[in-house]
Amino acid sequence: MPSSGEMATDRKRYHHGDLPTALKQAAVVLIAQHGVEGFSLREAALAVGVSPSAAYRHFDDKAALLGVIAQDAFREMGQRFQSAMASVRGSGSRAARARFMAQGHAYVGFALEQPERFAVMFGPYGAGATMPNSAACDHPGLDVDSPYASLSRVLDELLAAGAIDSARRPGAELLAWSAIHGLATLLVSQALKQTALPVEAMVERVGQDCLRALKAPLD
Amino acid sequence: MPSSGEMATDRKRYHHGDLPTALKQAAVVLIAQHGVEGFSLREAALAVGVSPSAAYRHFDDKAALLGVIAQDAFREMGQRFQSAMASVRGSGSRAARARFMAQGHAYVGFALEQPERFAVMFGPYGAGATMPNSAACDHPGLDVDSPYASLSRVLDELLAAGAIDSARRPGAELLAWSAIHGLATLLVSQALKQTALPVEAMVERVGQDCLRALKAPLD
DNA sequence: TGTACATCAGTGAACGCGCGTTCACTGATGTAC
DNA sequence: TGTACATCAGTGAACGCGCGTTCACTGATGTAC
Repeated sequence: MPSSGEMATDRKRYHHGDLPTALKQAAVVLIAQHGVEGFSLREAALAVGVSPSAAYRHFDDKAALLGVIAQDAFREMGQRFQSAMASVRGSGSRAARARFMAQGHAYVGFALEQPERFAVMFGPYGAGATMPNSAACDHPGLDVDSPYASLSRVLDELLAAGAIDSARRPGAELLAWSAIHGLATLLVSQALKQTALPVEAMVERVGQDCLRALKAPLD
Repeated sequence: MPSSGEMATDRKRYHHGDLPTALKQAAVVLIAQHGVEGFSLREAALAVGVSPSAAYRHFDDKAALLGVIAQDAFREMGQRFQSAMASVRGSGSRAARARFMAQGHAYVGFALEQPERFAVMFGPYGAGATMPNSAACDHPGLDVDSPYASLSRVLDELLAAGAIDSARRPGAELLAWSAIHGLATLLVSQALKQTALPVEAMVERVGQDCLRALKAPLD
């Protein structure tokens, strides 16, 4: 009995319910399969069970969809950072260092679990192009929920706890972000084979090295 | 007078002379214009003035061309590393540190001067996929001309000169490569705006921080 | 030095394909009275 | 509670396009004798 529209969820209806979200999810899956290069709006629409033109009710074009995916990924990264930090209780040098490391693990973890979204974040549709609050080092009105803001906060905490040198605090984000981002991208691109060392050990090593560099007083 | 084939260079001939090289060069230009995603074999062939099918005499398919471009880029990066090192004379701690920094500047310089080739190196057709001598940390028969080998050499030199701690030497490549690669990719993707600080200053900072981390004795 | 022939490196037409996007349309939904 | 109508969110056909790749072909080159 295919008549009457009683089922409000999942069932095919003329009005989809939340097409934008469905399209984004389908896009992520497809990008995981064929890469960002091979991704097409049509395929995403097909996967959702909707005609290709329906997507244009919700997104200006293909680039807009990818831009939104990048934004979502940044938002989720920010959330992961915050819960990573929240997972370490206490204060003081030891706790601050643990929180810093937790961020590093969250960053690399996200990149390896969802390489496709991570790629979009920093691809042509991501950071430079679409990010409203790009993490420029000197951006004043930076979103407080961004990963970059979380990083800044933990560095402040490290400074307050005496875990890093005060002369090194300004611009300390540069080293930390570069090092952990580099590790993440090298792992994702498989330039660094994971066989050499467990990923966690790599993050641990790089993170601790950053802390060490920031602790040493200026020459 | 379009007859007779006297001109041996540049002139259009039935046999091109060095089509593979010409195709690679055209590809790099086109990738710079439309990105790796937008690159097509046909367009490259057209740019060179040859029919699309001619490319298949020299490359198995599109992926093979991109793979060779990645290999070439790795080779050039290796050469840049070597001349960067050669440009610093003398020995001892000061010289070793300068050579290390010269590598960092060479790496970021290459990435920013030729972002398209840099992207191909670490893209889907690059490192993981096609690299014959990928820079895996534990790869024994690593090409001595690779950038990774140069990095290892300068780290050995730093150790010999007492500029880094002997306990930190094993795996020191991980920090150095991650940090400088991260800086390079963040700059290329424009996630780090260059306006904040001159690029050279960023490289200087990150490089010196790496040295500092590797110099400090284990806790 | 000249000719026969194998091989190399091109041509150009054609294949089937999926793409992004547009357009006029229509079914479903919600609001005003 | 019921009807008229505006608006929203889809449909589906069509557009023009450039793509990777194949195929039978032919012009140019070099080698053996």
